[in-house]
Amino acid sequence: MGTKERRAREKEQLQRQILSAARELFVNEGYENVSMRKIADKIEYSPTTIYLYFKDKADLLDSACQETLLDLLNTLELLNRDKSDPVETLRKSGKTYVEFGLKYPQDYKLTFVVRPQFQKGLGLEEGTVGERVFNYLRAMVSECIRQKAFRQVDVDTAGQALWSAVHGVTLLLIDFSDFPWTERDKLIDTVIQTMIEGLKA
Amino acid sequence: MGTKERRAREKEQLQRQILSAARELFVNEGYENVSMRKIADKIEYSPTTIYLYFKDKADLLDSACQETLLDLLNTLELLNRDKSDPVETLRKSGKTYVEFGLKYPQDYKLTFVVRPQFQKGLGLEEGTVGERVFNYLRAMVSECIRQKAFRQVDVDTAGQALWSAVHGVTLLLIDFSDFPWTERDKLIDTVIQTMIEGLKA
DNA sequence: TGATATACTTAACAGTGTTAAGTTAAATTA
DNA sequence: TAATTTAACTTAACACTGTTAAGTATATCA
Repeated sequence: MGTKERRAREKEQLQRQILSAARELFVNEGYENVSMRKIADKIEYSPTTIYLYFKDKADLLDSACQETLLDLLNTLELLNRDKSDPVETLRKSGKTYVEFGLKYPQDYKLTFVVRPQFQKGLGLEEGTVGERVFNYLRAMVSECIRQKAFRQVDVDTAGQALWSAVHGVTLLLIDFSDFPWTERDKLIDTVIQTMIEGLKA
Repeated sequence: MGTKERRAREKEQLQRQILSAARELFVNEGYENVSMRKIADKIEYSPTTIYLYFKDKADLLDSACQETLLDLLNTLELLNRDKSDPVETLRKSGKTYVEFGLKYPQDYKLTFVVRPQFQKGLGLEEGTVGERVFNYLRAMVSECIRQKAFRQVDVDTAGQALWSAVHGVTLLLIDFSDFPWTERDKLIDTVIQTMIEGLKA
């Protein structure tokens, strides 16, 4: 009787295998330069098999980005947050966010730049991983205001502004890697620290 | 004797015609969705003719981005700068920068996100338009520090941090256009104002 | 064992960027 | 003016792309 379950398990495994191959190729060669045939070659199946597991190439990208967002969320939640110093926690989170983006630059661009282009409604809606990441940020800003470390600004606006700043520095460092930036960590710290200073009471 | 010059003029005109058609298509349909054949159709020449005027599709993109950067530089230089209030000038410039990006979102992404992917060394080197745009920013920050409106921060770091912030908010608003942002102008102003506050003495 | 459903593949379509070779017309030279 | 060279442009083709319809085995079930 277990045969049915075995088959289901095997299907799931193949789906994971496809996704993992696709993600690796996307990351190493860029979404545009990866063809369905390349992915198929890697997993040693025919190209059309992929369509039995994923709707199309964009769906494959979408699933890969989901994974990236989960990774990012995990990384952020691993931080030991000091309840008594929410500003420091926020600073550390910002730093971790940027470092995540720089450690997996292709993943980051796939998730935050390439994907929105291919699928207008990105995963920031209710229940998505993207929403959870954003809520994480919101909660921290909220705590800073509650403890009166920040002045009485609108939580959403402040959160979005902070996100803008870290997103911006991450992308600039990724995209213009040969630009004569000042020392990388100094720039990142300055961006985060300046935003925090600007929000302080 | 003028025939030679006439021919040269005609060539130049066709080159401009190709570029203008390409840019319009890039902007309206996205770089990836524009084929050489589509451009050729628009100008009523065969696709291969384009290759007599541009090396390849990336070269076409590159030329289009050059134009965008020039536009941006012009827009910035049209601002009437109040020498006695460099901070206000900086604020206005930031706002203008973001608004330019939002007015021509495809151009902006083409120039600052897509292009670097296709041509690693973007036009920020000496003599390029990109460098001039960045110098513009540098000069303003420098003036703020000189007049002691900003504290004694490193000019380059501060400039790059400011650029990060405006770049970030521009891209987020472009890419996640259906995200429930707080009022658009409020967000933009907050990003710029917060950075400026954070840099103040 | 024979029917059915599942998993996968083959072949094809319409499109892509790009190049080599071919064509036509204009400019130059004799 | 006639022959030759040069310039501008096109045709045809190559090797790719994402995707689909139809076909083929193989394993499961009655």
